[in-house]
Amino acid sequence: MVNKASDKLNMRITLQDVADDAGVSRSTASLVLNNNSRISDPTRERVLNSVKRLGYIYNQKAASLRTQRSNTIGLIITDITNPFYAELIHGIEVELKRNGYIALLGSTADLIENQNDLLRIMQERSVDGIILVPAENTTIDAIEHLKSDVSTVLVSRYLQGVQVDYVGIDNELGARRAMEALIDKGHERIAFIGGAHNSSARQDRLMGYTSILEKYTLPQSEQLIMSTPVTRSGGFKAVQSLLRMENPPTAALCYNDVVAFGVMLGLRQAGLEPGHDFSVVGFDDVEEAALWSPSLTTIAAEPSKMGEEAARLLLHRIQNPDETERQIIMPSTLVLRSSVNIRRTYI
Amino acid sequence: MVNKASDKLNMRITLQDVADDAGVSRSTASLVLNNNSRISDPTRERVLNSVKRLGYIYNQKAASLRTQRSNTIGLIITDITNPFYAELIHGIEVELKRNGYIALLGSTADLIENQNDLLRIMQERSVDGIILVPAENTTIDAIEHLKSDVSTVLVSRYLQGVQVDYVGIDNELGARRAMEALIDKGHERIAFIGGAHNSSARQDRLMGYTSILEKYTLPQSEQLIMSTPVTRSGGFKAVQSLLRMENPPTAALCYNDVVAFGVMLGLRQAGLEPGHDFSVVGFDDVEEAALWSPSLTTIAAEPSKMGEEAARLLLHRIQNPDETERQIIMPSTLVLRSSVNIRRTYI
DNA sequence: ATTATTTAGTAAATCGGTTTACTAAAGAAC
DNA sequence: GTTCTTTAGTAAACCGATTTACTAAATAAT
Repeated sequence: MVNKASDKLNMRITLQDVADDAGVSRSTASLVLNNNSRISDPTRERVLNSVKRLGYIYNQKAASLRTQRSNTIGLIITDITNPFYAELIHGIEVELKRNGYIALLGSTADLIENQNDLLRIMQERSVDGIILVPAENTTIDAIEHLKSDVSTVLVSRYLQGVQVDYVGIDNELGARRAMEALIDKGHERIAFIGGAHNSSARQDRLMGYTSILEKYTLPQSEQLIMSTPVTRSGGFKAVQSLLRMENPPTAALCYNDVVAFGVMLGLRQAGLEPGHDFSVVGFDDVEEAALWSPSLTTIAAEPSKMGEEAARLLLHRIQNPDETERQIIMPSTLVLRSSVNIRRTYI
Repeated sequence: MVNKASDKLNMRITLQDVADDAGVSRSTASLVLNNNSRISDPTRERVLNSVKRLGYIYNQKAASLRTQRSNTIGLIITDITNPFYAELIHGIEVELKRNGYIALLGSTADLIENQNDLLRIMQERSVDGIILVPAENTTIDAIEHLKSDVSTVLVSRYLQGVQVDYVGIDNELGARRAMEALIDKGHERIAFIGGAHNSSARQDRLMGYTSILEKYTLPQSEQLIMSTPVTRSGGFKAVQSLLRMENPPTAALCYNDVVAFGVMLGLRQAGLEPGHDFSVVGFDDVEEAALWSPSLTTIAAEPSKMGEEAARLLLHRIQNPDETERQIIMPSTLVLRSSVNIRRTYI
């Protein structure tokens, strides 16, 4: 008597078993599964019956060894507990499912070593394509090299100087809109809080921030620009240190919603009421943003739609490897809620 | 000149190429990669050099066709945008990574058809094991059948009457603790809000709810027990309908945190202040729970730890197919925060 | 010096599908 | 009635690794 483990292995019904059962050759059985018109209806019927009767499970691995396609893609993000990415993944999944694909998932924690590991692991598993939110310090070379090996789509963060498919929003425009809203309410000392140093998303948002300050000749200062981990506690600590300045800001544009949530908590901890004493704007409009109290003013990125778009783009790329790369920039609209209000003096 | 697509395929370096380059047989090259001691150090060196020089990428698929192991597992949850699952996935990923595994991800939206599709897709890709949050209406038979094909661990929801590995919390005890806390503050009419009808987690929580009502001989009513989608808007609508009762409750035990967030929003929409006019308790203690205003009283499930535990259990099961199944019940502790307060009359 | 054992490496079968080139039989064309 | 097509199906090579059984050379044992 063999053990349970090998039971499981030995039990697996192969296409040969199906063919034998149906009284045809393995080739015929394979052609049936692939809906090849060369097989007559009665034979087809017989094979399909055997498939059902024996409980045959298709072996995608064996097939893809030959066909060089796995109907599996790799999905690499930085942090799944960030709701922006959770919603992004959801959108990607929906679109993949429509097309019979499924994703291998990995998070990098924004560390390049993890990203390299994941890229290797996924390529070893012959994914047909990769959707990547590039970790901080990802090099142009790395992306060039990657996309020469496997179809690749970047999401949310871009790398200047590479021709590669990309889906994102207009970060600079979004930031400008957010800033105009704050200035409209009378704010003049406005901080920029959060984000990993070298991400394109942050740089673009920062550029929008700066350009509006210049446009209105408002005070600029290195001290008003803070780089933090992209977490609630990152925002929490940053705003508290800002409040200790001699001449603190009255409003903040945050790198994203998660950081903004942290900022609002930090304000309250410091005895200030967000939206009343201090205005806050986020970025992304994750589901939760509308639900906070005060509800968060933010730039809507529609992460779920972005995901669908990215998946669509990748599947298209897999089908058409030779087309020129496309950059899809989705609109970044301001959603004005109660975390932004008329400036008051609180000191 | 071939096109780019076939370039990508033709370019892939095989172990044979490596062997040729190193002047050894394919078998030797393979043995080197698997750290077999039969190969001498100089030869090993030569092979590894060729691997690096040619940029060889191991073909896990070809290997696993032979070895019957893929170092890949399937991970099926109901909804990734629920932070409980996002944190659970994070924990799973961490533990998998430690052991050189990676996960195929799929969400069911709690629909059995989706679950069946995903299970098939994952088995076709020969995952070594599956971590499953069973969708509503999953049958005992389905699980029995599944675990006879592939190592399986259930998380968060259990199915009565199947011997299968499981990681979860003590839902009934947690619910009892939550109820005691509410009663301690003087609440007598307490609702139970949310959750899919047939999930074991809900039934156990409900049992704890009922048993405490009985213990204190407090009013029980079908109308106080509501089943909703596990979403914010599910909780939002449910509490509003409860408030329209002639004799509405003054507190609610919610199926989980996400539903509780919806309930708090619904209260505010109805002009009531959660924690002040109406007490709310959640379940899970997702990161966000501490950050709400009012902060949410909840039963801590430590989703990330649960994930690690589940992954550990699955990997153990894969190694030891014949051991008896284990059920890991993690402690469910009450985290008392400001959403629970002394009962007031608000009508 | 001869035999036994160990060491280092290889040839070939194998995993489970796909796909190309081929064939036998039936039908159409003349 | 012969030849030409078409139809329906099959044999066998192939994808890229692993692994077993084998061999030649080197070393140890007697």
